[in-house]
Formats: sequence, structure tokens, C-alpha cells
Amino acid sequence: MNVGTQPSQFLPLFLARAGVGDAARRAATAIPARRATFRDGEVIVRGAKRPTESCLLLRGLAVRRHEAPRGGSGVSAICVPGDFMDLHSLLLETLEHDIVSIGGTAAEFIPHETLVSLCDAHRQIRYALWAETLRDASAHRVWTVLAGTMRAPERIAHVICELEYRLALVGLAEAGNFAMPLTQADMAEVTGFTAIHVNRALQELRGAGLLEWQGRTVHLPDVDRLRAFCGFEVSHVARKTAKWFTKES
Amino acid sequence: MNVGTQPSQFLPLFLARAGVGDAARRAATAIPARRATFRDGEVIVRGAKRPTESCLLLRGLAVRRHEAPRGGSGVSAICVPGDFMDLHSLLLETLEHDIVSIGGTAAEFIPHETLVSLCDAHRQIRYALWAETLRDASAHRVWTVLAGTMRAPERIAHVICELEYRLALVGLAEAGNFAMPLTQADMAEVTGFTAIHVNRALQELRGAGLLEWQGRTVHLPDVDRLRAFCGFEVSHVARKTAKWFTKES
DNA sequence: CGGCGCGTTGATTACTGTCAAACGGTGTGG
DNA sequence: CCACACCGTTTGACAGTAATCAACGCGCCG
Repeated sequence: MNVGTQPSQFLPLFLARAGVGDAARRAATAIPARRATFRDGEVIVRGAKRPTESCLLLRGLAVRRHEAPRGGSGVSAICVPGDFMDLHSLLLETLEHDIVSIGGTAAEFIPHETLVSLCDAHRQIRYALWAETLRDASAHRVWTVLAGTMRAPERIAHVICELEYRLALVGLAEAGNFAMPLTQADMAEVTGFTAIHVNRALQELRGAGLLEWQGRTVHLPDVDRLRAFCGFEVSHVARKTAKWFTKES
Repeated sequence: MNVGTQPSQFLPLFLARAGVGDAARRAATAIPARRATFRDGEVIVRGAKRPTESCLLLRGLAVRRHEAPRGGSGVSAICVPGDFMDLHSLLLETLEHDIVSIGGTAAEFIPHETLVSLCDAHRQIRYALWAETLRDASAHRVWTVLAGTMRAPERIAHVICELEYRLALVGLAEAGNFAMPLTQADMAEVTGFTAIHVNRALQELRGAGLLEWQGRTVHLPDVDRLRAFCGFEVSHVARKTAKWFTKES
């Protein structure tokens, strides 16, 4: 549902986090952005269609949903608030997946031509956006390996650890507690297991006292123990950006 | 083994394929590149160490090898000649994986500062390189989903289809025949199965007349049938680049 | 009340890993 | 030349993990 156009709030925040300097950031303060909200399961960006805007997630969770070759579907990533979800559509003609809302979400859409102008005009901005897409790619590589090497309880625990970590970064998780819009069926799509198997793996995790997940809330009694259980390392998720491009163009 | 420094051959080729115009391409003709060859299993780029160059694969195959959390290892991508293997090290401080030679390989290394100068000076070049990293990311997403949803025979067949397709693009596969430096154990690392299971899946594929793989050579009697078997679609691998950035800066 | 989404359970089957061993080719040293 | 070791491949038997099929319970909402 479209809820109007207003100056982008998240783009300046995003650039600030990326270490972009004041001058370039001032140029990004008055960027008009279309805002929209989405209900559970609604498609935020459809892969089949060439988009003319890129979107930032403001609230809620979203997944990158792919059609799998033999007819099923799979998820290649989870997006949290603050993520620039389809920056790649700026340069690639086709998208291989949909971006789908999990629970209620809000997103803002910035026209490609605006982003291109910013990139052309500001060296720091273009490298910051490029670096963001590289961080995404790095996360994808890690997921590929995890999907190949971990069994259900560890894999699920790892997804939860990753969510907790990334949500905490943007103030949406505290003391191991966070809202969990994903259902067990969603978790199955993310991890590639069946919903039934996810259910049984979760019972194992609960039984071991590693996590509580009831309704739409997750509580991790001992984050460190859960991280040890599944081999989660912050360094796998948090990739630092090189600092050579801080010079303004 | 270091085999000297000479003007980069592949960078101009690479830019030409990316649709970069003559003016920008001329600037990239005299780029000095260090050349080196590697034996089977040698590390071409070590993730732990911050590199000061980015490398292109000239000959042979290489894999992105990760340490898996519980001690094993996994592979997140296969690189073929012509691939810019660690362009991401240009902007990210840390790399989460090694790039490892499979069989004998040759690579050329271009200093980061040279690449940065080219990117700063030429709009087309910076967008072409950015797009290349986005294509990588797209391939990673597809692999994540495949790793989660396919069983061994299909998954292995898919990797082989992808290799055949990408090698054919650079003239290294013809009529379904190509050199295969990967061993069955390597294929196990790539797909996340055990070598024994890979062996059995291959017997199944051979029995169905879908592929022949003996020694270091693969022959696909009927590429279309193999593609149908594993759901391989060219569109999953070949992502087109948007054409808006053809304008020179 | 009845339907639906979500979580749960049990029984059964299919897929994959593990352990142990053997085979064939290749290169090396005696 | 042969013995030997090594690597990649192959085989068999068995154990563990996950998918499938078929229900059932529970809460929410029309």
C-alpha cells in the first residue's frame, strides 16, 4: 500500500553508517522517496519486472524468494530494517528472485536515476553503495557453505544467531529477545528443510535450553552458548569496509 | 610461481565484453599486471591477509574455499578463466575465504591502486566492475537455493551444466566436451556431499546416459537432456547488465 | 460454529554419512 | 624389472538424518 512520498530518512542514515563524509551526505538529505507498506506474503519487488527504483527496508523482515528448478521455492537471504534490498537492480537488467514481505513491512523506494546522479557526483557514495552490495555477496557465500555443511539444528540455530546479531545492530533485539515474524514454514524455506523437520529440530533446541520461540517472539537465554553450538562467528557476518575511499571526489 | 610482469591482457578483454567504450578501454591497455602460475591445491589468494591486488584467472579452474564452522570446509563458487576473482577485496577489508587452484592455473594480479585510478577516471569502467561483482552475487544466491533444494544427482548435474556453459562462453568447451580438473572429492566439497556419495550419484548419471566423466575429461552426450534433468536454465547464470551507463564520464 | 493458519505427532520411506576395504594407475626407489 | 606407496575411484554394510504421508490440536476470526 502506497503511503506517499517524502524525503528519504534511511539513505542519510545508511551513508552515515558507511562512513560517507558530511558534504556528500548533505547532498543525500533531500532525496524524495516513495513509501509503501506491505502485508505478510506480499511481493515488495518482483524479479520478473525490471524495476526503476531501489528499495530500503524500513520496518519488518523480508526474504529473497527464488523459484527452485524442480518447482519448489527457496530463500537466499533475509533482509532486516536498514538493508538496501535491491541495489543490484541498478546495474543488472534482470533480477532472479522476488523480495517478499514477512509479516507487515514498510519500505521506501528511491528512483534509479536519483541514485545514479548521486553516484556520479559523489565518489564516497558510489563506493559506499558498491561496498554494500559486496557485503551482501559475502553473506551469500557464507550461506552457500552453511547450507551444504550443517544439519538442521545447527543450521536453524545459525539463522537465529544471525538474525539476533543483525537486529541488535539496528536496535531491534536486546538481551537475546526479538520479534520473529518468520513462521516455522518460513524457516523451512530459508534453510531448505521441511517444516516438519524444522519443528523437530526446534524441539531439540528447546530441549537443550538453547532457545525459546513462542508465537512471534524469540528469547535466547544464553546467546554465547547458542553461538558456540552452531559455530556462529560475528566475523562471518560483519565485513569491514576498506577506508581508502574516504577522500571526497 | 611468479612469472613476471607484463601488460594485462585480460583486463581489456574483460572491459570489451562488458561493453566499455573505446576511450575508457584505451586507458586500460597498458596496465601492468603481475603474472603467476599455481599448482593443484595452491592458494592463489589467502583470505586472512588483506590483499593489495585483485586477480584475474587466466587458465585453469579455481574455487572459493571456506572453513565451515564445525571444522570442515566448503566451496562457495567455481572460477573459470576470465573471471575477476577477488574484485571484492578492493572495497572490503577482509575476505572470508581462500581462492585455491584446482589443477594447474595461471592468474594475473592488478594493483588495487591501479584499479581505483581507473574507476575514478572512467565512469564506464567503475560501473562495469561493479556490475561484475553483482553478477557474482547473483550466482551466489542461486547456489544458496540449489544447495538447499536439490538432491545429489541433480545438484552435481547442475554444477556440470554450469561449468559446461561458462567454459563454452570462453571457448573452453565444445560439443559438450571439456577438461575437468576437479576430482570427485572436489565435487564433494563444492556440493556439500561426501566423496562416496558423489561417486554413487555419478554412477547413476552415467547409467542414465547423461554424462561421461573419465579421468580429467567430461563428455555430455546430450546437453539438453542433462539440463532438463537438473533444471538448469541459462537465464539463471547469465545476467544481463543494464545499458544506461554506456555514456562516458 | 466452522474454516484456516500454524504447530505438533507418529509411522514409514528415502536419502546421505560413516566405516572399512579394495582396485587401478602412476611415479619412485631398489 | 619389480616392490612399494600414493592418489583417485569404487564397493559393501550399516547408521543417522531428513522427506513423505496422514493425522490431530489449538487459537483466531468471520
